Amino acid sequence: MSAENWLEQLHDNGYRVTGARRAVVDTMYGLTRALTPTEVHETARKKYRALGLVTVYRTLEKLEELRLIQRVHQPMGCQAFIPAGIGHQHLLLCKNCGEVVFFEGDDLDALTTAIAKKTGYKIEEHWLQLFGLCANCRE
Amino acid sequence: MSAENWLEQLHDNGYRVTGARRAVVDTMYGLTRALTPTEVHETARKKYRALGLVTVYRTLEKLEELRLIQRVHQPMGCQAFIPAGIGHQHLLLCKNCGEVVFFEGDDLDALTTAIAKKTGYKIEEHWLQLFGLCANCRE
DNA sequence: TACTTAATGAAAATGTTTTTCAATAACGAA
DNA sequence: TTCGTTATTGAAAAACATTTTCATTAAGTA
Ligand SMILES: [Mn+2]
Ligand SMILES: [Mn+2]
Ligand SMILES: [Zn+2]
Ligand SMILES: [Zn+2]
Repeated sequence: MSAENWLEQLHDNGYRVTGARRAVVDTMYGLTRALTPTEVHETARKKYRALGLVTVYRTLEKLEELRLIQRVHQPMGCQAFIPAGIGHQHLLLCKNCGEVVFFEGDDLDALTTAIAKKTGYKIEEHWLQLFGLCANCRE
Repeated sequence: MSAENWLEQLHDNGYRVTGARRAVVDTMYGLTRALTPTEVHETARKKYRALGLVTVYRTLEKLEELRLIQRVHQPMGCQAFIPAGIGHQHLLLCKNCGEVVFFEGDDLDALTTAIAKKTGYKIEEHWLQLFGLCANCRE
């Protein structure tokens, strides 16, 4: 997996590989901290000066559609994106520096079964997110 | 607990009880489905015609500050509000009709301990949200 | 190389939230 | 009850965020 592979995936899905898209992909690939569209624009413009914010929105949209990136929900806002986890994973975020770590292995079956029985709902999905301080930030 | 009690809490915290705030409180109190500021405005205006959207924003801000309402995060957007749960609770949402149910009793201690050890994070909070279909909406 | 057309950036449009401000009304003090 | 202070209000403007429009450009293919 590499930034080049993301571009291939764009290409394989009928999208053209342009300078603008390269800059956005290079910016997003490998990120461990979520960036908003504006932040992506600021960063990617260092690599491709003419880049328009509109193109950032359009490219993020396509990367999300291909499940290469995903939106991150936080108390402060829900517009930021990071590279997507593979399969069913959840996020752990550092409240101080914003670093994002994926984890898996949660087992919520017992819980969802119990809640389903109690409420009469058919439970289909869950969102689980942990917040804390990373090793660096917990002084 | 009643809408009147919410108004008392506003008053007890130094805020004045006005017609506009009554309309917003009456709209929010007892809701089982999250409403956006615009939806609150539309609904509350039936009770208080002159109500401005700005006042809705300002009142929701205060109700959130007093922890009488809380923001609901959903795939489609994160601007809607419902009456807040009491203490540590989580949400179960119907994907079809939007009905919201609180639940508690999740025990994530084993999980958070394991993740903390693995990642080196000090975990302080968690968000857990379930999505599904309510008894009415599952055909 | 040439052609087709997806992709682009600028500008305008749309939508949402915040700020400003003069008028109003809540409410404690008298 | 009346009065005075001042928090609250709605309208309008401003600030932001996102989407649409459109003429121009350039990616990919033949
Ligand atoms: Mn899970
Ligand atoms: Mn919990
Ligand atoms: Zn950190
Ligand atoms: Zn339902």
